[in-house]
Amino acid sequence: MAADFREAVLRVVRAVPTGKVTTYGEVALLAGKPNNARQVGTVLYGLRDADGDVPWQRVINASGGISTYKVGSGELQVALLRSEGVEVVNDRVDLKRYRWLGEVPGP
DNA sequence: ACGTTGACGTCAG
DNA sequence: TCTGACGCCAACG
Repeated sequence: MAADFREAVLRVVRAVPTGKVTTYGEVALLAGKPNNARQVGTVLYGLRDADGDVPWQRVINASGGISTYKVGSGELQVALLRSEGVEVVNDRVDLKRYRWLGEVPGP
């Protein structure tokens, strides 16, 4: 199989429902590589318009914080999350409440 | 080939 | 709660 990690990541992120969020670590886990949370970020960093159906804004770090401030799209991410009903207080999301416990989407 | 970088995570202080 | 150190591993120059 192509087993392309990138494809696996995109597939998982696309499965995150509106109004919910998940973490890089969770995505990495569901994508089959538990210790590649960092690479999840690398993949999402390279998203283009062609991948416009990927809700990357629903992916945050394990602390519920916005990691995208480092690449300049933090404000955008916060705006997108709020627009779909996710509360963002002090650049932080309450994981207890919005965390999505994902299931691996079948083929 | 190789050292550096980094949309991360966990642990110690 | 916050900071710094360390581990991880693919991408980059």
